[in-house]
Amino acid sequence: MNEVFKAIADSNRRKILKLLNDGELNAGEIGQSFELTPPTLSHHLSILKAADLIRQRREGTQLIYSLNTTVMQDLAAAVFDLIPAQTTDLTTENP
Amino acid sequence: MNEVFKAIADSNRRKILKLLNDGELNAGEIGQSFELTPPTLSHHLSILKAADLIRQRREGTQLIYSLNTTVMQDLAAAVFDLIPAQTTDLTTENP
DNA sequence: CAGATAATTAGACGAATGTCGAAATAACTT
DNA sequence: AAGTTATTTCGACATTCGTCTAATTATCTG
Repeated sequence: MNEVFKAIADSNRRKILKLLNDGELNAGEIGQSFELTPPTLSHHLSILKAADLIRQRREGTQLIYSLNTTVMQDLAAAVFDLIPAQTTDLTTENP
Repeated sequence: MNEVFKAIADSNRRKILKLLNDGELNAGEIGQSFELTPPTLSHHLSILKAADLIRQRREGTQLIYSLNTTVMQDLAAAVFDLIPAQTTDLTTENP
């Protein structure tokens, strides 16, 4: 889990996650939203991948990235764990 | 918000937040849960404070720390923002 | 005021991070 | 096989980070 928190500590990486919210994208498409060189983008993607926040698959010459929603949910749970119980009142029905 | 994500990237700092979940504590009390020198602890506290995740008040010779639940909730919201809508199904009634 | 206790600030240091340019890989196309 | 396109890996570099020891500040008490 520590790796996940480190991964989302960078705003570029959080932006990548948000982009993937709307569906999978290849590396080049992701890069169009940033002013970073391809190596830097690739580095960020590899950190997100190492944290298992995203998945990668190849399609011909391009690598296509998508969110790993399972780990995203684990992250949400871990964040809630940081917050006092009464405070976290998103579900209006807690016994 | 970036400062908040940086702040929770460190596991010692997340542990501090969890400790404060159960109520306010002074610096010394927090320190008892760690094997860190007082200066290091103080440093982590100052980062949490700069991110406005915790509040500090003095009582005599000791400094007492408590959670700032407002920012904790902002954090939770920001994390949800990273996650696809359907995935985040904690509240079973979303219009 | 002098001493004790609680905690911080200052300064140093190695490790980790974000970025880049250059070189390498992978897969397709001709 | 050679060229093109997509993306990564390598190596370098400045900056930030987490930690420590030493020194300082703040508050109380005899």
